[in-house]
Amino acid sequence: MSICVAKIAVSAATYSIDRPYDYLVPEELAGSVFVGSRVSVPFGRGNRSCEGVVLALGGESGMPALKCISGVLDRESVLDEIQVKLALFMRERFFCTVYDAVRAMLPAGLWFDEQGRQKASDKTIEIASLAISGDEAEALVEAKRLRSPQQSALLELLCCFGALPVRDMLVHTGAKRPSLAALEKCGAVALSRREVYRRPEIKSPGTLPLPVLNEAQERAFDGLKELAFSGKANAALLFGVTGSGKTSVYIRLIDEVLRAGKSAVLLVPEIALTPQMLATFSAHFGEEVAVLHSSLSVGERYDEWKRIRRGEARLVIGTRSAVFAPVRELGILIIDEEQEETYKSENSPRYDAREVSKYLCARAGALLLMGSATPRIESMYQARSGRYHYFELTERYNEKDLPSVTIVDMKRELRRGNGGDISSFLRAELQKNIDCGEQSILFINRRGASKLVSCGECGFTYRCPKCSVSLTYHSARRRLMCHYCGYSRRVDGVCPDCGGELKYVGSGTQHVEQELHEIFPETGILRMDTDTVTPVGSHEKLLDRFRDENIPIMVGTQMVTKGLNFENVTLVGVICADQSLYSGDYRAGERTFSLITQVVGRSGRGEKAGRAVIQTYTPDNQTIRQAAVQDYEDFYASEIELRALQNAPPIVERYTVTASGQNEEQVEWAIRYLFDLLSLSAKEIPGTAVLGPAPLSVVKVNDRFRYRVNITGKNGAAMRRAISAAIIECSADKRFRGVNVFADHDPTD
DNA sequence: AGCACGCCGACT
DNA sequence: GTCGGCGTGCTC
Repeated sequence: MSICVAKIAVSAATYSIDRPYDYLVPEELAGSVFVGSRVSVPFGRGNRSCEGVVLALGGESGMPALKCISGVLDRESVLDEIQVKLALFMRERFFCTVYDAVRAMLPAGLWFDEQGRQKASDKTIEIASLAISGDEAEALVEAKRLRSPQQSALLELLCCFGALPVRDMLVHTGAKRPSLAALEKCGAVALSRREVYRRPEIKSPGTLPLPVLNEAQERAFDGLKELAFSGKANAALLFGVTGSGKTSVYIRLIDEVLRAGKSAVLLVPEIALTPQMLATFSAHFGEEVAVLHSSLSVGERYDEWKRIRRGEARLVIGTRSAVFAPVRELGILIIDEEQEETYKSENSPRYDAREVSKYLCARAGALLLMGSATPRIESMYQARSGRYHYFELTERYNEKDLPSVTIVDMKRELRRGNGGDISSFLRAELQKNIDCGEQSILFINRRGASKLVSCGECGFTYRCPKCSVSLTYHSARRRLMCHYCGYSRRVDGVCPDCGGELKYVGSGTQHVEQELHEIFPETGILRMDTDTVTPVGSHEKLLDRFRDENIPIMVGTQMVTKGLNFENVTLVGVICADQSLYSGDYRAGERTFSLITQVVGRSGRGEKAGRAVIQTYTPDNQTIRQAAVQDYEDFYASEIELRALQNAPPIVERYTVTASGQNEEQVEWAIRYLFDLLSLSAKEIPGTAVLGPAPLSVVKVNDRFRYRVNITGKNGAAMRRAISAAIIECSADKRFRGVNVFADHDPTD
């Protein structure tokens, strides 16, 4: 047998030294090392043992002397060939190590603790089965009836079922363990263990027939189906106005793909907000559905991963990380609400599930389908330039009209002496709904809509000791909290500075709730914000209450905008539409348009027509006007012009390089150095600009100061090479010890 | 990052 | 002599 060389990505390598390392496969491991499986290898001068993943096998090595793989960690590979390539792609694209990418791809249960034990094990249950013939068993049931009734009962049960889980048998018969042991001892019963899956619960309304499509849906479905089965990789954008029935199209497409023996993945922004959707899919596809999201236990996640890998579940529904599900033969990957920012990871590896999806579909020859009522400008740009196929659903299902939208000028309201949050128009509309027993939802578009505590006399406010932000008060925990680092502390009785009285400045939602109580003292009001929904599951409970108790008004933040489908809601109000317009980054318009569209879409979902009221201090703002009449077309036209003017994506690509560290001066030096390095490289790449450096809007988090430069240009690959080189050079520089440097593709903040 | 190697000063 | 301080460079 010839000597075999393995190319391995090692866990101990940092970004600057991360490359495939060559190792010898020792003869005794020759049959048990596979591409995509994990091994342990010695690394570095001290031959520290670390984990590695095999990227390739066979071939030659240019190295004079190679070390040997010291052991295998998996019995079979845990990544398929496409995923191995994906890990390399992620290093290039997201500036992480290959092993960082691998870590993101595998479920936590597959990793090892300090003792080298795997964190989740295969769960098994004990099974008892009949070890003698049915006739013999029946005879034995009779023989034992008097002297050992428990044994007799157990045996009788097995006569009916052949084999059963031991636990169930004991519960059913009331028999105790020794009786079963006796049966085993006399050879009548055999005990064995069977693997079972820990599965998350899905509320399913039974089974459902395939949805019947209307003409527009049918057209989109036909076109998309053709793309899915063309044998080539394709990407498509499905623009579907709120309520146009995108989900029905998804279901029909998934059904086709599954029936062709392939797999499907459906990514959603957040599972907690889509229980209805989950129930629908489970009603259509039953056991084929696997669910992956962050609130599963380690064991559940691991078992869903196994079911997918074994081909037992072929439809994966999940959030961002579900894009790494080990599906066999991917046929279609759908990204629902593709504009949502949750598809981008905010910590390392800073991957974007949409980019990962694109790569996977291209490799697997699958169809990538992005669906949205308000697509990202980037996606529509790709569609317009012919790089994505394009389909649209422009009518609401059942030809229902969009809600009638009224824009209210809050400046005029102020001049007329109403300084509150509720305009007289909105007030009258709410009154109408209360009178006829219909429900209303009010949305507060306010950042930092949380409670602050400050001193009424000296103006003192509590600040986080580790971050440059104020602490916010959480009434559920009765403590002050920092959103960035999790620090919490109790509140003093009086101002710690001057002894003055402390004021609790209510959140935006509380304010509005208060005002509503004053206007409608008799009316039930439900408030939903981070302050009221801290415990897990309370979000759903509040929504159930809203529906079941027919509470007239619900007030809330972001979370009331997503996917709610209440038939009796006929009025929605946006308290102040302006807030999200001025966040300072180039996506503000897009976010506002999307937000207003989603809020408006919550109204009039049932039989009755819906209304929407948008309150604003800038009633002439173009984006607000476009959103009010749901004119995406017009919005896109003006926005793309603006992007060209600002030299912002999608006209150019944008990357950021961030330095962080405890010593602010040192971080400033490092970012300056990075700026110089990047500016120098940018000269070689036509059309590339380097901007900054500047502190992040929250400059200190967890005692680390953060500064950033922006790089924009058209040549993404060349820019990435320059960025990678700059990161490596800066982290090798002794002057910047303790400074962490990382790059990101077009981050949100 | 983490570890060995080496070159230098201080002390048994 | 030789112990240990940290600076330097490499990791298949």
